[in-house]
Amino acid sequence: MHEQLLQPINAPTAVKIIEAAMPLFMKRGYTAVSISDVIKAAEITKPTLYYYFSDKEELFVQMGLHLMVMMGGQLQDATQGTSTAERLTALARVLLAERNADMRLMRHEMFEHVGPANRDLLVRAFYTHLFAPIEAVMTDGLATGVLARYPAGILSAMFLGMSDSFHEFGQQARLAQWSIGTVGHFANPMLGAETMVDLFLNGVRSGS
Amino acid sequence: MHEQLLQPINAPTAVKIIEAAMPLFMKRGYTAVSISDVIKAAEITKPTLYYYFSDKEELFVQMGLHLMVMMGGQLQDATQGTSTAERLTALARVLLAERNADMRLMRHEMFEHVGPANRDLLVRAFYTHLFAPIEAVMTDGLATGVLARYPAGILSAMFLGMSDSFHEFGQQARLAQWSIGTVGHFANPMLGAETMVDLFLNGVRSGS
DNA sequence: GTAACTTTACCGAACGGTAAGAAAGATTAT
DNA sequence: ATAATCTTTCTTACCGTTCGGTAAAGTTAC
Repeated sequence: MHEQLLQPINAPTAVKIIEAAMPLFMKRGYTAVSISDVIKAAEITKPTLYYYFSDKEELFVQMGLHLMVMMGGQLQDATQGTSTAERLTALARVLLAERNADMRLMRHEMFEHVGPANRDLLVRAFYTHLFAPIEAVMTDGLATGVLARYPAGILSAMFLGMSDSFHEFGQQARLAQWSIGTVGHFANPMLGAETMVDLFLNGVRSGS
Repeated sequence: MHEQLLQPINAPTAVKIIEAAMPLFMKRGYTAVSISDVIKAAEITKPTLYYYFSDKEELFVQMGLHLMVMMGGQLQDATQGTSTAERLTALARVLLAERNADMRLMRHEMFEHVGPANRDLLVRAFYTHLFAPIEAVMTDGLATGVLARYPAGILSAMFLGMSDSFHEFGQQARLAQWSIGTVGHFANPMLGAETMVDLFLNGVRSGS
């Protein structure tokens, strides 16, 4: 049971379960998704799920690890650009991609509904796969003099946080609901990766 | 039942229930909090809760309205500053206050677990009490030439989003868990209201 | 045969919600 | 003044359903 946690899932049925569970957990959260929902989506039966995962929490943790490794690979690719601004834009594009999950919700759920041991696993994965690539770009940006004023760790946290916000406000489905005030009037492109990097680098003060 | 939705809660027991439910819902989310949890925290019994609220969703909605009116009052006060930067810092201080809720989670839960009619109520309250005061400061900042480059609605959404990020990363309890990489090394003050406004206005590019 | 995998059928506990009525103070009738 | 009535507020006891999880018996592939 426990050593299974540390090695990758290879059984095709287990992968099928994880990939069926991912959009559910990421949209509705941990408790709102029942095991029944997952087995319906994965088109299996309950004991099959419990053959591969010891309980609901382990399924969630494995799903989280799967997700972070996936996104981590994309982030790694995004650091290949030549300039810092280019790399940041590529990173932002990955973080804002529609199919990529809301990492803010993931962080909340893993701190709220996952036990200490598994939480530690997820936190480490978050750092290794998501945070570290971003931090590397920031460190390089500071070294080459493009960035300044804050240490790489803080810059990375800010960048990730901003991407969470842009990710949320950029979802059309939700923007449609938002159409009471001014927020509803703007279109998607203004909340894209370029805008985010622009805000990150230059701020919004007049004349910058 | 329905007209009760639009008028304020005045019965002391109902207020007690709402105030007991607020920290629970805001920490664990809608589905993870059971009615039993709420009645234990409020020190009442279940039918008493159902005497004041028709179902779990209405309790959540009333709690959300209560929360937004509270925070809205504080935001309104924060717009009294003289300069735009001062007003923004005061707004940020309200949004980052520890006792104030994670509005990001609130938004997620109200879109995910609340029916259309009640969702509309909450969205309107969000706009009226939280968004509008911020937008007013942005509009003024644009008019006086302090801000530029984006319309007030987008600036407000960006500002709110940034505050969500700072709010999350600024929570000590969670930062303690975060201590694997560089993120764990920085202390609270660097994620305060002043830093947030600095990033918002000036960005992080070298020489700004 | 046997090992890996998947099924039908079921469990106790917790869930959201309710029926029926007791306790309490205010209002009214005598 | 006091007994009876009424409305508001809150309780004990319970409902059907869904929850996460399991025992045990197939089914399939080597």
